[in-house]
Amino acid sequence: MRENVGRPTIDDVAALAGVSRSAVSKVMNERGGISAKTAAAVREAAAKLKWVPSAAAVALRGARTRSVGMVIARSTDLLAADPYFAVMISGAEQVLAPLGYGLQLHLLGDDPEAEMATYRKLARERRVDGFLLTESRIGDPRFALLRDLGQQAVLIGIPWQDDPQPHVQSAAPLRGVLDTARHLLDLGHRRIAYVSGPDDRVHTVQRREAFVTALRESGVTPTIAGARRFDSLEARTITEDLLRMPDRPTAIVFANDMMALAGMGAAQRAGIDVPGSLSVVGYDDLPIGEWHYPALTTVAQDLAAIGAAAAVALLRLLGEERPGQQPDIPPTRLVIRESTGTAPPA
Amino acid sequence: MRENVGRPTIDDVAALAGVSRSAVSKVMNERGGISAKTAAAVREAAAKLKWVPSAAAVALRGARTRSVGMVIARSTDLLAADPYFAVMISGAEQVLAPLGYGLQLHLLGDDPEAEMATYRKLARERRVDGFLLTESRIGDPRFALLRDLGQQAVLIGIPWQDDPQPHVQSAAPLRGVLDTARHLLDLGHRRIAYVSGPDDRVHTVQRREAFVTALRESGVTPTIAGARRFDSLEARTITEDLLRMPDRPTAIVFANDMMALAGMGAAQRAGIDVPGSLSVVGYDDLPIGEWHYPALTTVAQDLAAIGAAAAVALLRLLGEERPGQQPDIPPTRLVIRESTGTAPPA
DNA sequence: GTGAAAGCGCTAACAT
DNA sequence: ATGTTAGCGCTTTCAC
Repeated sequence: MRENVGRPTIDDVAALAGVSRSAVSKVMNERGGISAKTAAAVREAAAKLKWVPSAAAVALRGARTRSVGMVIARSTDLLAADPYFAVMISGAEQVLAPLGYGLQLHLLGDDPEAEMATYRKLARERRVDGFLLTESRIGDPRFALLRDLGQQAVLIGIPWQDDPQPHVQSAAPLRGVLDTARHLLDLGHRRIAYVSGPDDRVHTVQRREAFVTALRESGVTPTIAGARRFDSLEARTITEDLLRMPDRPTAIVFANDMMALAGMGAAQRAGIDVPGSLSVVGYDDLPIGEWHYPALTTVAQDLAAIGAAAAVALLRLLGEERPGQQPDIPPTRLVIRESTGTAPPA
Repeated sequence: MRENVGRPTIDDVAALAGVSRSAVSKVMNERGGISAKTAAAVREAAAKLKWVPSAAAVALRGARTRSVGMVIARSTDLLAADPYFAVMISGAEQVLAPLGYGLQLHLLGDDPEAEMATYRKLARERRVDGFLLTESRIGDPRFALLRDLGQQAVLIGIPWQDDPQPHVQSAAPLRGVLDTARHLLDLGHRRIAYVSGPDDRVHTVQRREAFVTALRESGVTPTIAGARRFDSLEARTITEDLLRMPDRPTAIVFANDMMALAGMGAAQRAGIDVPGSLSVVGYDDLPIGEWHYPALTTVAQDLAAIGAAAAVALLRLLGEERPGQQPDIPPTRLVIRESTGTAPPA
């Protein structure tokens, strides 16, 4: 019962305005049926008292917490490596905050059990109205769980196997990789390697397949190397292996920028010139890529727009009337910088 | 009134266990005074129904939301550049989650007004029990605001002007920069530049002063360049300017890794060899620094430990009895890698 | 157009 | 040791 000092309740406002509780409630929730004069008095009283409805009381009464949950299960080092989420979240925030919604964030280690338990707990405690889901997985268990829990959720990405899970994604999710293939081909590369991320991610598989297909149409078969994690150490090891091959690739495409940068570092350390002897492409367009020397050619996706779009979609599901326009998410696009160049003469 | 289907209340549990509401409450909150037999029955009933107390009801009743707030006011591009916060948050989460606490995160743009408004709103709505504060600022307005609002808060960093604001910090916050000065001196560097962050941060000023003092003791006066923001573009521009000086520095120390990497890129692009002709030092020890070529010499601080310590301290303030030991935060430490080397002959 | 009254699910003081 | 009861602050019928 700490600090209840000074905190006004709806009754204080009603008293000050000389009206009843329900009048205050109606005014503040814009439910009409109140004379302009009374409404003005109420608003003035509320402002004077700096009264804001208690979230707990509202939630208890109406089963709406105005809070959405997001649980991210990634090891700390992967989190440290990649500013991916922060941008997405800040995009979502732009939509949530104006409507009075908050974001309950849980950053777990890479522990599927704990992850599921967290969803369950948040739902059972009724701490949130719905969830934002990221990193669509093959055989994703979250959709079923959340349906079970009666929770609304919007996935950022492509649901596995056409699951009806509501989701948002870029207007042209594969354009970036397709353009990458084209770009490399145009530069004369024929021995191309693709270092893909963990195979349990839907986008990993889709991008790799799109890339392979695109090359195959030009009669080129890329070397595929799969990392078990989105991991810089693995990127380095794989790159070293690739560069030791007899017919080593003249271009390597990585699943994300961090891996690309690690791979590029490995190549440079081995005395291989980028892009002179080896071209490197990333994915995500992290700011660091632009400042690196040589600057990284990569695929950009508008993470803030994706986060915002997901928030809007979720708010719609939650019955919010003014979540704003469902924003367009720009296509992914290849950003050509310095790390790709003409294939070295055979 | 959505989805109330299936959600059991405390009364359902009481009924199933054949006891009263209060008995259930006492058992679940371990408040004693209940026979072992009854307690067992209650627990079983709760488990069977998968009952978890409604957060809203608990909050309304007891004024404890079991939720802590964190508001971060940074522009999106700075967020994108720097995985700093994610690690700190995941450290805090390790402490919060086991005690049933959640984290309400707000990622705002760099807008002081909006930032203050967010604190106010969160406090007035009673959405959180307290706050975690980051990035201690000169003349920090948050301490007063939160005291005004009757909110508990723990600052991560050093409060401005010995404000009594509760805070946590590394065991030896300046050891890293001191060791950096020593390291550079040992390598024979005498023309040293220090690219500092925005001057409104307490740590920026402290680190710079510690660095300058340490060098001065050896009769060396560093060139100071101040960036207005923690910004890669500025880092690059400043580096270019520095390298154009008649007696250009042989070593540059940056306020953080992202700036250091950007600066190193600028130097390399200008054809300057690192570390042959220029040594570079960062701060933070982001993973990328390790994979970069040359790998970045930098100061490491254990962000996860800092986040965890802050969470423990806050939980203490909130009267939690078992927030765990107040963890030690390891000293900051210099990690010497490839980007620093012997000063080139004069 | 406005007010009175009934809870939402829980905890804690008070009875028994 | 256990049960009864009175709210926490709000929204929402339902009377007036």
